[in-house]
Amino acid sequence: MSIKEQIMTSLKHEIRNLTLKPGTILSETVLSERFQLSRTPLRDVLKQLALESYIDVYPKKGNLVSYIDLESVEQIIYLRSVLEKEIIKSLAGKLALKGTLELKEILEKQQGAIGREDALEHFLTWDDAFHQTIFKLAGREFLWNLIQQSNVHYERYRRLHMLKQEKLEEIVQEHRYILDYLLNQESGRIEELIHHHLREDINSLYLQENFAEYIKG
Amino acid sequence: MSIKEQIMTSLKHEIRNLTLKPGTILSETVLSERFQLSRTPLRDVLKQLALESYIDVYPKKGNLVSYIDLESVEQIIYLRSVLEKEIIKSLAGKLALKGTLELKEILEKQQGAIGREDALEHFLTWDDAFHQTIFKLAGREFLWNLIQQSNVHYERYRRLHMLKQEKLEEIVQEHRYILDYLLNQESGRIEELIHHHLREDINSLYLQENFAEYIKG
DNA sequence: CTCACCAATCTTGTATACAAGATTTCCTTG
DNA sequence: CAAGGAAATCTTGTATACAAGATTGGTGAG
Repeated sequence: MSIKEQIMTSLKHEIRNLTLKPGTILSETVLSERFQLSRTPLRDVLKQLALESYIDVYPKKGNLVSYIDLESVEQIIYLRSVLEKEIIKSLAGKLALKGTLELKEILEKQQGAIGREDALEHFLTWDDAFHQTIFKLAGREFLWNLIQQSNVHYERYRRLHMLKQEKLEEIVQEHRYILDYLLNQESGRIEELIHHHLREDINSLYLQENFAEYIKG
Repeated sequence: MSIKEQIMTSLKHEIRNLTLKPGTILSETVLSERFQLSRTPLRDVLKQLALESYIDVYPKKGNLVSYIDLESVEQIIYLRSVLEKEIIKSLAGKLALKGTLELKEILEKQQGAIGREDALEHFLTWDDAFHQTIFKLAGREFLWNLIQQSNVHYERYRRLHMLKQEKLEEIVQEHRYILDYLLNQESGRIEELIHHHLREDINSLYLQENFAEYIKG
């Protein structure tokens, strides 16, 4: 992994987990001193961050970590909701043993993450793993990766929403329902389930009230 | 529009319409002479083209116009198929007069493009306009733009497939069916229709046999 | 004190020299 | 003649000086 990729991974991670708060200035010269690298390669990194809307570039003024765009969040949730509904239905009853075991193991690890220190970080990793594995098993990992390129806003939204522990239990339980459906096609309510699972309470005022300074105006 | 944006638009256009054939070398120095601009801003343009997979960058070797990736084509078609099916169903029977007129006008212009000189170019523009308008009317233009950022491969595939005139008539006819459904919800076969409309004959050997030199190996 | 204006100092944008790796060419050697 | 290797010449990658716009601070006039 090249030094540029390391820097990009590092910055992306810090922006996604809100260590770098929306509005933070990412000056090229400051970064070049921090990473002991000239401005040119750093500009490459910033260009990519801008294209994936991690940052907003204001020419001759500066680069700011982007504010969370709730419109983008809603659109991505809709996209995932429609797509995963279809993918899960197409996969139902056709799961091979290997895939089943893979999903069960992820579920256990996700459950195990709850309550431990640094819980949210691990929980979210396994949450992504669950959904990504479903895409993979359906031969649609390409689309998973496509969505990942545009999910900074969703990712940060999700983090702020999952600060309560009871939410985490609910999410794991919904994952269990999805796996059940994949194995037995029992639940007739799979569409509503997936809809609810991804949509969460996007329309609540929770974010606007508690994290207004992170939200795009 | 800045000079950089002009260059990028121009290069994107030439790659999409196959004026710049897959495998063509895009050297920074050659481009900098062609556009009378230094390498630095041109590298910005090439970086973006690379991120949208218009080109492949081989470090210290060169930049090549990417070969058509049929895997990417299939995945994008699946994505659009699933998404547009849902969007069209959600819009059926709820179309306002303004939207109806907009779609009808696009249909006429698309029909009118057939047979005239430079037909394919105009036809495809109105083809995109039809689908984009449907996304827009459903409040999902964000997702249309998202897909557009990853559709170089699909765009070129589509061009090679639409070289026959009878194909064009068929496409317009399918658009008429879609509009009918939006107005009357008559056809019960809307899902298969959209599926067929977008999928075309992706599994045919037409491309592999006639344009093997454009296809990713 | 307040407001206006100018200069100093930020920011990113551009041009260019140089570094380093890959390729090609051509000369040497067997 | 053929094959190997070194050097010239491509390529992109990096560092840095300079350009140009934006902001900020201070200073002087009213």
